[in-house]
Amino acid sequence: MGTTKTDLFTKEQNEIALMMKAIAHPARIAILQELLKINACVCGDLVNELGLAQATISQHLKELKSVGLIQGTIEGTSVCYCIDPVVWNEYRQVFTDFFMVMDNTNKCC
Amino acid sequence: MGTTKTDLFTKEQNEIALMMKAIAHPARIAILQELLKINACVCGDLVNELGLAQATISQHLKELKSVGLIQGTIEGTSVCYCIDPVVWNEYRQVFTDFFMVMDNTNKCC
DNA sequence: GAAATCAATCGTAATATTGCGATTGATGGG
DNA sequence: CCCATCAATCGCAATATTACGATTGATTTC
Repeated sequence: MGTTKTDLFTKEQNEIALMMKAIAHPARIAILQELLKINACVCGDLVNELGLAQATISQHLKELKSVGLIQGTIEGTSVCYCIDPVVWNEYRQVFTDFFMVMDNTNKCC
Repeated sequence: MGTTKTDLFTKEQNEIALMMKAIAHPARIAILQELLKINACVCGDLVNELGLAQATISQHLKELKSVGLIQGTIEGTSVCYCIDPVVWNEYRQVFTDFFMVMDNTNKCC
């Protein structure tokens, strides 16, 4: 118990869920927005910006990196993070498709 | 510990996170897709369709209802669930805005 | 009214997530 | 080489999520 029963659902359903989950945290949204704004970032800046501990932010960055949304390259002592535009656009497409299905005229109850 | 520190983030960031979280589960995605497809549904059908226990599906329906994405009206012994098109379109707009910010030409690292 | 049916709720167990202090590993400057 | 700095990782605690059996409450049917 306690684990999501992924075998009951389609590959697409599981993938969309994972994509949503990757972004479904205010800290990760803040990180993404920050990266979008200044178009490049080192982790230290994010620690100062967000107010969370360094270990916590590093963990959120790891999650975003694991789904490919961001990438980090070592830049001297610090690490430069930025959004991967290809993956970002894939996400946009998937989300757009998901919400586009709606035929909003019919409302049965 | 263990709790998300919502006070560190903007109202918008927390709201987007909650919206994503509401959908970030394959069962809830399956429910939404099913509701979109047949445009109306009773809970029993979903139990047969998804393979999860009745209590579990009822719980997922409750979560979707709590964010306003679906609404249920009592129809005899069963309950008729359907998507609220207004909230659905709000979600679409928020998600579209979130992903639209990208200026995908620049990639720093 | 009794039995049947459907969905919500309760209680509980298992697992996942969030957050942080402390440590580690790598790099640059002196 | 030694020290400072930055980010990743480890280990832990607190909380949240997921799932289900059992029960409850409402409604329909007989």
